[in-house]
Amino acid sequence: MLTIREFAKASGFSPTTISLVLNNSPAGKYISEKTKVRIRELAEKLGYHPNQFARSLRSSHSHAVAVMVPDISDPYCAQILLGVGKALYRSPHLPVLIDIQNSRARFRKYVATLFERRIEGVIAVANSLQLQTEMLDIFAKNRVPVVAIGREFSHEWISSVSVDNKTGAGLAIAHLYEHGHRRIAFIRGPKEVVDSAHRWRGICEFAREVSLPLDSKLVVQMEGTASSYEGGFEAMTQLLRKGQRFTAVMAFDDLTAFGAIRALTEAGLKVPEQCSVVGFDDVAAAAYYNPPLTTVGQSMEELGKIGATIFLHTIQMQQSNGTQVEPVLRKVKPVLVVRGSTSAA
Amino acid sequence: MLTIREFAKASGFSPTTISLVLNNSPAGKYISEKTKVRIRELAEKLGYHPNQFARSLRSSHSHAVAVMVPDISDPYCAQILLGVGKALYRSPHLPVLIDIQNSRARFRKYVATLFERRIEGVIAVANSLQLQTEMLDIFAKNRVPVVAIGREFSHEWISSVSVDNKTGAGLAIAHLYEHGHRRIAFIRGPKEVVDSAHRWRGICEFAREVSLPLDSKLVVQMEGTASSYEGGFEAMTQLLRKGQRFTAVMAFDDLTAFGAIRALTEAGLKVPEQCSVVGFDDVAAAAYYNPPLTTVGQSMEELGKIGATIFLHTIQMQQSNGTQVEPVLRKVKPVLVVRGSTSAA
DNA sequence: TTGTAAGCGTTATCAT
DNA sequence: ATGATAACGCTTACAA
Repeated sequence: MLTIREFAKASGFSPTTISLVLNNSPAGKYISEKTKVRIRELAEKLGYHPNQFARSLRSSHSHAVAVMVPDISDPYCAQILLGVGKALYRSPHLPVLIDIQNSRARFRKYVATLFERRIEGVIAVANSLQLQTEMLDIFAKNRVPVVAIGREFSHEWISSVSVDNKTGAGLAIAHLYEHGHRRIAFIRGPKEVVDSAHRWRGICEFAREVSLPLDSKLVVQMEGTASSYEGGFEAMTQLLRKGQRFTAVMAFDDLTAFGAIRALTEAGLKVPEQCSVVGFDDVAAAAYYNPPLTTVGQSMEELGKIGATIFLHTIQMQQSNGTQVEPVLRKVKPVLVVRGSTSAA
Repeated sequence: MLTIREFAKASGFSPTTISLVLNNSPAGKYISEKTKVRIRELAEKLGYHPNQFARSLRSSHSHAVAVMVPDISDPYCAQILLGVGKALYRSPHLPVLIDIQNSRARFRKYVATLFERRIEGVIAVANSLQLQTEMLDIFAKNRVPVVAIGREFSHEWISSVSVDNKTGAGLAIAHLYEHGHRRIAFIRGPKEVVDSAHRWRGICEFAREVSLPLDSKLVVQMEGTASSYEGGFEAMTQLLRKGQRFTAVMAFDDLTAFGAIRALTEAGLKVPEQCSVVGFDDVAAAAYYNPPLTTVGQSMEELGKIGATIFLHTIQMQQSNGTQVEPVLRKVKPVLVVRGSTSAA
């Protein structure tokens, strides 16, 4: 690997000139255009790549951002990563993916790694409760800006972007109501997942508005700490066993909805003809399901983009003003995506 | 952020001692255990994190590996990343996720970034043809070890891990055959995807062995450059329109199978009662599908783990021997995963 | 325009 | 067990 001095020797220019040109330094404004072009050409041709370690050491800028996810194989996270990546792409910042694998131990190990690498910010997917607020404190305390994605935070230092769960749940139930459904069953999310409560509130509010009675016999509470296909299957099986009549189901999220549809199908009930089903999230598989799932989309990609943008703003403020920046709190509007799993009652 | 000298002042030990202890240097063997413990305690307490840039500059070890994927939001990639992450976790290497987004421009930009960051290796998910062999050459030429995952390579410098597509396809068709299916339809993958040909060869070989005639009227070739849900849907619609009888379908992969099942369902045919369907890959959604999909699993996580392990071996060899290392070529045995989408003819 | 030299934080070598 | 010092490659102020 070429050093700037070797490159200087080989090209006949001085290290100073090379550095000025390659960094577009203001001090280099009197260097002739010809020289600049020549230097860039030669750098390309000889394969000179300035050593980032030396650069960072000198400038104390790492241009690295940690992007932290509870589980990389979760499509919800993947979509967010996509958005974060796109937003960061045009910036000088390199995302460092940190996959916590829902493990405290991993998190702790990575904290050290990140400080050693002088990370300039943390963008954390925080939908899972595994990632406690206190865990992110350590970054905020060290003046590393933190943006949480997917959980409604209110924290002295931490910014956040999340979907408006209440409105989303409202959209879903309104859709069913408008299609004539009156006996609607609900599969509530696990208590440990913050979104559950917000979504339930949206449902209650809509029900009150249109004076739709919520029959507690049609409500099932999922157990466990995470939503899942199996959970949805179980919940629906339970509902069917009770023998209650209903023409539609609102599942906590898409995976739950998949499980529910599967249970309905096995029981010989056709979706949507005999029972409509709505999900939440709009994971990629929702569009491919059999039948394609009507759901509330929260554009994870958008969440990611917004999160990254907040980070970029924050870091820019911090570096120009030098002041601690107020955290930003954003809520994204959800969108109803109508597909084949719902029909008129 | 504390420097080693500040930490030395604050702790009363010398920078030398601190460095020796924190790095477990052999030269530090005569330092008392008590001192060692004390220094580690204080480092923790005062939050001393050695600056990696300085360290890397000095040692010319970045401990960074590029993990390159064509598209982070593809679950196939996500599963591989999971495996890579797990294997790398216990090593000193930090994965740097590079999401190419199927774009040449992005690839080129990242190449520069990676050289600047003195990446020590590249682990690339290469199932998509977007990632050409020649593109990876630039790393290999600069003595950066490259491991390709998901494509059978034979290259002078590049190692690779991939599933044995031929055997996999053989497993799938054998499963159908053993369940009494004789009129089997095939949805062949796009010509641009390398796997397609290998899988087809497995099918032909099995058919020859058991003297099963392959009726060309039951074979559809997918168009386009990638497999997809829509492609499967189209292909199946085409098959049905021809009016040919068949009791089972082998789809190119899981997404294709989902599309095919959807088309069958819409045509009023029950899966698996009236038509069995087999996929390939075993993406996460396969287990959740309606009905759950019988498929050939290729454990992407395993592929990732193996890929990362090959990298770790290679880099270790390279650093101890200093010699160029022979590339490793590994094929992973696929596994038949029987679920609900297939039954006896 | 270019050369010189200091300094970023760490580690390694020597001498103490 | 420690202190002094050089070196890793780059940027930048200053001098030429």
